Amino acid sequence: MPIYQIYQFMPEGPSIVIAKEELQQFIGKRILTASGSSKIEMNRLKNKKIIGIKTFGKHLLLCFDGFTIRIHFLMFGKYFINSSKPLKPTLALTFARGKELNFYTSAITMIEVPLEEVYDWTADVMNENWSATSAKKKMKKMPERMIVDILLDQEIFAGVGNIIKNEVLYRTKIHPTSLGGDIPPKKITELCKEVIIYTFQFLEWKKISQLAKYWEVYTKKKCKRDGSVIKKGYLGKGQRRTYFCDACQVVYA
DNA sequence: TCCAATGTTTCGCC
DNA sequence: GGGCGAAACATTGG
Repeated sequence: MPIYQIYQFMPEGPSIVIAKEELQQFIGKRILTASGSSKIEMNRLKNKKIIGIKTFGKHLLLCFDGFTIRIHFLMFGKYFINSSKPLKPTLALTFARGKELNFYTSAITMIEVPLEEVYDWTADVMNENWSATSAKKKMKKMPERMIVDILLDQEIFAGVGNIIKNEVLYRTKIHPTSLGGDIPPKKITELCKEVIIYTFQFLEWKKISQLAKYWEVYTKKKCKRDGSVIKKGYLGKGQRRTYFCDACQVVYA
């Protein structure tokens, strides 16, 4: 077992699930001290025992008796287990026997109510309660939205980030400028399926540090299907970086 | 040195 | 008060 464990990652849903798995060793452990730049009430954490760790989309949830700490890694967040770095942690927790857990560049909030009141688990693409039916229902209410914005909507596809968005659209041959309401229901069903398939593949590839190796369109220059130039644009309301092939991805209109 | 990037929240303006 | 967009947060590599 390594003494130091350092984790940096791409903070889309699968990476949060990996974090949860790596942090299992802290379940049942009591916090000795809590500090950091986060505005949460640190005293509240002292002597409290972590009773569980959950995830919702891109949220990592440290559960205590009566409240939960929500950690969001934003764009550059990272966590160090039993190690630290020369930066001010957002949240630093210490435990018995010199164990520690440090979070950097994260948005941290306290949830004071039961999680079921905050989270719609049918929206979390990595949760066992994920429901494509539920996602489709939500999509129907906003047919004018571009599919790129829908996929990044955390109330519909919690956990999906920009990489997953790009890869899933390419794999299902849906052009990113298509509007949700113009895409045929069967194609939407296929898209929902592919989101789950790719997200879990992302998880496995990420675990063996081979995620980028399997990108088919994200940051690519040439379409692997027909050799066309992969275009890059900042699409949708979100204006997020999007890679696509005009030749093989169908514009539904 | 500057810019862009796997993301979200907050603030100010109309 | 809603909608919108800019700014803020902060790190790292190209």
